[in-house]
Amino acid sequence: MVDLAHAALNTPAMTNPLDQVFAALADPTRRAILAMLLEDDMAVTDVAEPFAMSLAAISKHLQILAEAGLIAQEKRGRVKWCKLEPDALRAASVWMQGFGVFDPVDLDAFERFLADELADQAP
Amino acid sequence: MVDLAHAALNTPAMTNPLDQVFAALADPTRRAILAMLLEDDMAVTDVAEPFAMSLAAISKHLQILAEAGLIAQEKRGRVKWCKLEPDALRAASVWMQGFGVFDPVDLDAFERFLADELADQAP
DNA sequence: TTCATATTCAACCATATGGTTGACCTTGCT
DNA sequence: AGCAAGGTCAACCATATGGTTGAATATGAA
Repeated sequence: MVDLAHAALNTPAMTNPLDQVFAALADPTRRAILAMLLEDDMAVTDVAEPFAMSLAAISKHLQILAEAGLIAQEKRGRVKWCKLEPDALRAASVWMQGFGVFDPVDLDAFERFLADELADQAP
Repeated sequence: MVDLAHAALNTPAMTNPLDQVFAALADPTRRAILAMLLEDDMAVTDVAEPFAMSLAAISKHLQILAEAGLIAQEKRGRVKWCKLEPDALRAASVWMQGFGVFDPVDLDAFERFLADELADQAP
């Protein structure tokens, strides 16, 4: 039987990508940003516009989203464009699908995810 | 057009349930606990057993999972039983579905795959 | 060159998070 | 009654998180 508890434990060296994805999604500002990017790619300043917080704060949120792989950022001229990167979301959704709450299922993504997660277990 | 940024903003009075669900899922210990509960309902002490941390710490994790609605706890005698409560997960999955990241795939194959993965390997 | 725009950096602050330990209640066993 | 087992509580600690402000770094425009 798979020892799921130990399988999901972290060593100091590695950080499970799911940690970052779910942590990124846990903030309502960041979820709102993702929803905005669903409609269109946007520059950092435009992303920040509807929020009642500083541009620097939004810039940090975008970095967190980027490190989680949820968005990609590309600098063109002095403008940095942000676009949705759904692959990271897919990994998270696949983890959830393990609990049988979904109708649609992506087996390929699940296999990739499982391979990754099993690969970097603690010795 | 719906103002998604403002729509997702929080007032002090309300806390979006998705905040709690995703925050709960962001911790690898808690994800491992959920995976364990997928196999069977468990008492708090038994949940704690495979982890290298105190019972009190696990007790806190379980409270967080319960407050997020991801598990239910029922006390019978002096034992508190924990069981998976997939509805909260479903809410999170619905949010994710909004991003259209789900490729429809063969559910039977997925279940066979999951069964194989869980079938072998002793701790 | 000079100025404005777009974005990040650095330092700082308050609060949240994840863990510890030891004391504390309940409940069951004998 | 008396003791052990199952869990939680409270106080505490270190670090992470989410925000601020002001200075710094490109890049584009005049």
